[in-house]
Amino acid sequence: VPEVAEDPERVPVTRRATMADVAAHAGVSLKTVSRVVNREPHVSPQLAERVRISIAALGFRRDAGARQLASRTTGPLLGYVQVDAANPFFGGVARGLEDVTSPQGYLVLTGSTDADPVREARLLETLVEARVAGIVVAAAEGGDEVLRQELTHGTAIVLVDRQLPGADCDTVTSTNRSGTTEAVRALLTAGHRRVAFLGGDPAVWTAAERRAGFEAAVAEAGLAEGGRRVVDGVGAVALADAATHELLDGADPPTAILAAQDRIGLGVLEALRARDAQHEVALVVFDEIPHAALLDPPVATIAQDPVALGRSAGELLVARLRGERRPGPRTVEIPTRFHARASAMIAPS
Amino acid sequence: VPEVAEDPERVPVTRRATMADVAAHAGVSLKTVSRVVNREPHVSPQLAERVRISIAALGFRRDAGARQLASRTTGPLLGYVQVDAANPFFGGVARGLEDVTSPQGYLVLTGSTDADPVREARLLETLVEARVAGIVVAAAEGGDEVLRQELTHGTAIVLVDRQLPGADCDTVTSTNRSGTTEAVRALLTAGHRRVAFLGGDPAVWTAAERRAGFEAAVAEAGLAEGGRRVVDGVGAVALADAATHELLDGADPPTAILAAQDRIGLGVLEALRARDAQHEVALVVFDEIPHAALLDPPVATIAQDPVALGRSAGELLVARLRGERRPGPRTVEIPTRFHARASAMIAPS
DNA sequence: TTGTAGGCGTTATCAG
DNA sequence: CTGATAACGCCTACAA
Repeated sequence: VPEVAEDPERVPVTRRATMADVAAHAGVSLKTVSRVVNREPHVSPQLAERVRISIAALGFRRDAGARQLASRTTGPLLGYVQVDAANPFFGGVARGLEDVTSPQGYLVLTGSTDADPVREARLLETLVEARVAGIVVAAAEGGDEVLRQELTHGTAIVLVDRQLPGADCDTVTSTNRSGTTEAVRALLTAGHRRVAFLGGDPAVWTAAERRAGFEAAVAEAGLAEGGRRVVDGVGAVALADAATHELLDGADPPTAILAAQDRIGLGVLEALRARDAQHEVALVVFDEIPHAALLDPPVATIAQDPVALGRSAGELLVARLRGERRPGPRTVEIPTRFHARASAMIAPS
Repeated sequence: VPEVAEDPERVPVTRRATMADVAAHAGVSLKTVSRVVNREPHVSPQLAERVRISIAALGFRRDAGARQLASRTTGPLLGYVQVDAANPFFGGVARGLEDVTSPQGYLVLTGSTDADPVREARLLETLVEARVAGIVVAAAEGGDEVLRQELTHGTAIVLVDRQLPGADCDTVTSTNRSGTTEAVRALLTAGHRRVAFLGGDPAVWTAAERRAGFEAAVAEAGLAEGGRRVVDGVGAVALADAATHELLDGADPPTAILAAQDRIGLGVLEALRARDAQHEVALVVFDEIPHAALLDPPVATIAQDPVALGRSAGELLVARLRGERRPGPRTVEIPTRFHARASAMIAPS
């Protein structure tokens, strides 16, 4: 049973001029105004001009809601559900989405969920009530059930950076797995024999993928069991900081660390600087760290391309809305770029 | 004469269940369904339950457009016009705005203008047509005329990080001027006697304010004319890079540089590193630079608080919508925080 | 080229 | 407690 949305503070709308007002002002029929507003042909220039003057004088603005109601078409609205607008990753996705869809006249309704499934559900509901043409979801956490329900009721949804197993739903992700594998391979090639993986919550799909990519690389290289350390669930700066100290204080400390998120990377960096061990451990971070090359020490990164993710999602969504889509869900992987800042990869002799 | 918006790709809407459908399914009248959906009292529990079951079975979602049309109140929509969703500053503002307004049930319609007045105008028009309750504008460039027009037609608008002289319109900005003055004072106190200001386009209000703040500080300190360098219009990394080289190659090179934007700061940083002069020039950057303390060299910053800006704008907007506002425009200044990373301020002896 | 009638899905008003 | 009916602003059809 679906929840019913909370009622927002409903404010009386300030009276705006309607087509009827414009028609009266210009001394024409309502339909003529409609024709002018919608640039339909078959209006004499004189009438059109009179109407335009009245429109300007009255500050008339067509009501999108009424228009949509009457025409039985979707409005120019798309939805975008994200975890946090202040996070540059999600902002980049938003940007890519707008890049692709705004030339087609779409506007994007955006909301942040803070990774809270309840807020996500509320957001989705409001979006559906607003009769958006389609929704892009870049929220990492639960709420699969709600998504599945909307899907079955015909809402066009594209997922970004998240999977929804078994659903008929287009998906765009980064190459979490292969990108990580590639970076770890580079570390091994550079001579590292003791490599640690610091990951986030393995229940999150992207975290699991990155870890799997790490495992694959160390397995294919036949790295000795003791050379392979995996620490999960340290997806916060303080946790990663502590975990790093523990690793380096222990026996056989790793010579290289792969941090599976930017915040983990920052935590590792802090620990290294605190120990003055910046140049004893190679650090690779998944996720773009701004100005990674200017940091001390420089950090190697596995950079995602959020704008490309957003663009791809937008293209998929628009294609689907146009009915251009072939049946069956499509999955697009946007490649990550591995930036091996040379000095960040050096293995101790 | 206002422009009429482009028509987007209008897609036929997929048929959704209506209240009438639910009423038929549940064997009650339309009005009873309406009562249940809107949590109105005076419905017997049995009927309410039957209706709820039908709602779930049919996947009914109330149509916000029709609702708004009939009720003559604004919907739960707010507009947010920004320059670029991928820019963490604007993302932060969006975040603050959502923080304040979403507990009240509002959703934020967001669009990026890329600092293009035409896109800004189109965006505003679409927002007004969507009958948003109010709009927050954080777009730095022109388009004042369009804003004034919407204002006169009764649209509630709050400006962020931008002024609209003479308009009855609430405004939220950072302390661009006093924040800069404070930082330059600190440089002077640290012993610097030759300080340069690298600024962006002085036609932009924030850029002019920051420059004025610089001028005020050097004037009050009675800094010798030769010790005060101002270079405007270098609001891009490459330009700032070149300007820095030029300053340092000239006679009496500055011992401290104030970069009025993050991109200018990055350009200066690049130049300093290229010359291996990281520790010969103190660098202060207006705008948050991520991990400024971890950079080589560490950079002092005059940090804005975009989330606070957004929050303040949201509060102002909601208050205005509720009619709680006292007459006359209100202007709020959010303080910047000066982070004098110690090692970044040292003056040469 | 112009205008008229009807209906879209919801809420408000007023009867039962 | 429950239910008809008339708006709301606009668009699609169909006349004139």
